[in-house]
Amino acid sequence: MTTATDGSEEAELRRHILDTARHLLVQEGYKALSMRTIADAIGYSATSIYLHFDGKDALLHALIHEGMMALRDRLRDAAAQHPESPVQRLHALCECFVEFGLENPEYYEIMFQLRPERMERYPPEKYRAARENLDFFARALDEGVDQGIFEVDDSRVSASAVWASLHGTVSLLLADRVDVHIDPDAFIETAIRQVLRGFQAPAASTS
Amino acid sequence: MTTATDGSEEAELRRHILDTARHLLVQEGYKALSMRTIADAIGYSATSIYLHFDGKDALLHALIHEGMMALRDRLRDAAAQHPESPVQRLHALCECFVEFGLENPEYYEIMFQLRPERMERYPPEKYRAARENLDFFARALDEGVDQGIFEVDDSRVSASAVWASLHGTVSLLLADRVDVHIDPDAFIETAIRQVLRGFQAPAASTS
Amino acid sequence: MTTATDGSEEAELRRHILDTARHLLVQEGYKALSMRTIADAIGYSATSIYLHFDGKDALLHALIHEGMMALRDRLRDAAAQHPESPVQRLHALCECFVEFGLENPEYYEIMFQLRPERMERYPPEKYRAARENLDFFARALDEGVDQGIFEVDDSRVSASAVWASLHGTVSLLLADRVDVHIDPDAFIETAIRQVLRGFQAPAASTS
Amino acid sequence: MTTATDGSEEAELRRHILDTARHLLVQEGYKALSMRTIADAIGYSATSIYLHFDGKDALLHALIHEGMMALRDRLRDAAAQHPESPVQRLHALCECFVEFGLENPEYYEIMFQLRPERMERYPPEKYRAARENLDFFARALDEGVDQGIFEVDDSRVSASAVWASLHGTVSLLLADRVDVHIDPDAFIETAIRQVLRGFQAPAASTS
DNA sequence: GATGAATGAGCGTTCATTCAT
DNA sequence: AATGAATGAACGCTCATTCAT
Repeated sequence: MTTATDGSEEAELRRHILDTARHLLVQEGYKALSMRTIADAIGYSATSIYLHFDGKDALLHALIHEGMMALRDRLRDAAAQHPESPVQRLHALCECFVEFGLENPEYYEIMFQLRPERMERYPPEKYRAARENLDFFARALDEGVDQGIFEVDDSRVSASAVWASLHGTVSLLLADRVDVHIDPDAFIETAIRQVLRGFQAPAASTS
Repeated sequence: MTTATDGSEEAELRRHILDTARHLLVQEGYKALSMRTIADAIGYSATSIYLHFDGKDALLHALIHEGMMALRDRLRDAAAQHPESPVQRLHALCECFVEFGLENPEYYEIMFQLRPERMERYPPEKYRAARENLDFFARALDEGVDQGIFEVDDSRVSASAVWASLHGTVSLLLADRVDVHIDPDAFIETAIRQVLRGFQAPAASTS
Repeated sequence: MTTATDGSEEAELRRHILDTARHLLVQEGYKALSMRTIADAIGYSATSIYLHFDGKDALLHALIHEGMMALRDRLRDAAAQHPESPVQRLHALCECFVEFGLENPEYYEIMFQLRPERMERYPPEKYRAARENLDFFARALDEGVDQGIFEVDDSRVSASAVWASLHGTVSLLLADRVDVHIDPDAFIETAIRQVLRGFQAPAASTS
Repeated sequence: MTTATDGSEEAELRRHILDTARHLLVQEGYKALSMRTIADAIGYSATSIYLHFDGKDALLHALIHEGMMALRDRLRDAAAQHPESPVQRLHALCECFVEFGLENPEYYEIMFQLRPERMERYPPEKYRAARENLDFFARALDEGVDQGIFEVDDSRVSASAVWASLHGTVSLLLADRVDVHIDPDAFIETAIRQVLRGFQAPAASTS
């Protein structure tokens, strides 16, 4: 209940709303996330939410932003643990991303799966956090290239491709779309391994 | 059991409904796909749909199933064009999947992105089509391994990983989550290339 | 209850809705006229109203249109009773208008007092009925001019001025804005008399 | 009783509220006049307004009262400029009234068009101002009768009729209910001219 | 004197679904 | 086989008002 570390009374309910919304989102699905359900869940009237957020969009934006920041913090930590080896760092970043997605499915859906039509007015400046997250991957690739370990055309494009692979991995797992006969951990490990191998500069030249 | 092949009049309207629903879905989007919309479009009353489908969910399931079959057909064609070279075949399969996703975004959404809670009663037997689709990739990998071109532990797990990469690629593109500065085609090409390179046996040369 | 003379079942509820809406309008005021209140009053669900009207605006438009037609019919009758004398006809038209307004305050408010901002999409073709109503007055004036009884510059402008006087008279009475010490009938009679005297060609020229 | 003339701080904010409310009313329209809007505009909390007014109704009553006083002042000025000629004075009064209405449309709405049920508790003593406004017209008529220029039965009834004509004129113009083909100025001029001609004693010459 | 927090009632509208016919 | 009539539940949101502080 008292998850908020910020002691100000005003911010407390705001936190409560955000936390509840996030939980409802993953437990009941996006369609079930209405101002009323949130209000009911926190035991306040629907009107009260409007004291803290301009509307449903603003609430979702706040959620997305929180998620982006949380992810950024974790990626930064992961990157910091392998300052020397781009390979190890990239590996850690991949694992970190997947872990984050699986541990925070509630964030994940609105962060990466919500169709833009439903969220048209997301303030572009907040996308900066998203871009920053991509940069962790791009930098690792760049350094790998510098050290002759990776072979990459455009590091930002390749970083996006890495991101796509990881996103697909998380996405399928969350949506329960992976064949039941496949062990999730093996699936994740394989996905990450292949991502890494996709960049390795071949020892032997191919042409 | 006799889902669609018998020529009875009953099946005819069922087809009509499905075709119309698919059209609406693709052209107007998932949100616009309501029973009333479909009914209006086919010129029948909304009630009539219930004579042929248990409800909206069942209709969606049927649509998903159709989509899976359509995708399967396309993948089969793509695979058939490269019976000898597993590498080229895998490449074609990847391109085929991405194309399918981008050409049928709304279709794609209900096939792979709809949260499971919205389709609780999706009959598991229908997942067979989905599994079959995965098999195209797995077989290509298996043959590549046989020919010493690919290096893979478990072909079904790896096929799932390939699928995850492709799904992530399509997903991010459809959700407009790829950085605007990145060219979509370069992004797709890079993603597919990395997938392929992820399997290459170190010593193998492709030409 | 069974005010409708049209026997079709479908039209019956439509009539019921219109009648109820009209009554609620005058008894509870425009602000109190919501889809829900109407629905409650007729004992149906709010949704049912949408089976007969596209929305609240369409409902109001129908009400306005009905009122315009009813007024037109009455004006036509009044005019027909004095085909020869423009003066008597004009007098009858004035009395008819005021009577209509006082007898149908429910129609009157939405017909003449609703601010356009609240009803932006009123189909212009329906204003034709309103214009036709004005024409009864304009024709009487024209004929009076022909017969040398009236002195008028532009008959349509003058007809509008007549209409304004009558509208003001009805309006103040309905809004209870006439001094309590003033007898309503005397007020009406005086208003109409002055309107008529305003057109009389002076027996002696004034310049 | 001590409504607005004492200089206490309490009265100052009351003034501020009224002025702001009037501004908002005139500029944004009646619908946009909410307690929150007013509060935001004055930089106080919405709650504060309740320290100075019993509620929104009371605030509206005060606004109406102010409007009546403002109109009275303008009518008084107009009357004062023609102390000798009742005809010219009546003419000036008419023009003044119409001008006031057209210049302050939203003001006009709450003063003369708000349905009584919305202002049940409007204190009757405040209607005095409204009655005073009528007296300007009645006095002009009385003097005209004394001078043999006007022919009038009951000057207060006739004044009410004049008022009705003017009110109708303003009303139709504000509600945009005058045929688009009719020039507003010609319409106003004609309306006023007819009002005046309605009183002229048959033999009287005006120049 | 002033406020922030909170609320209940209400708005127009959409939707999937049911049922008697 | 097909339908028109009807509905309950829900949606995001706004408003005037209250009350403890």
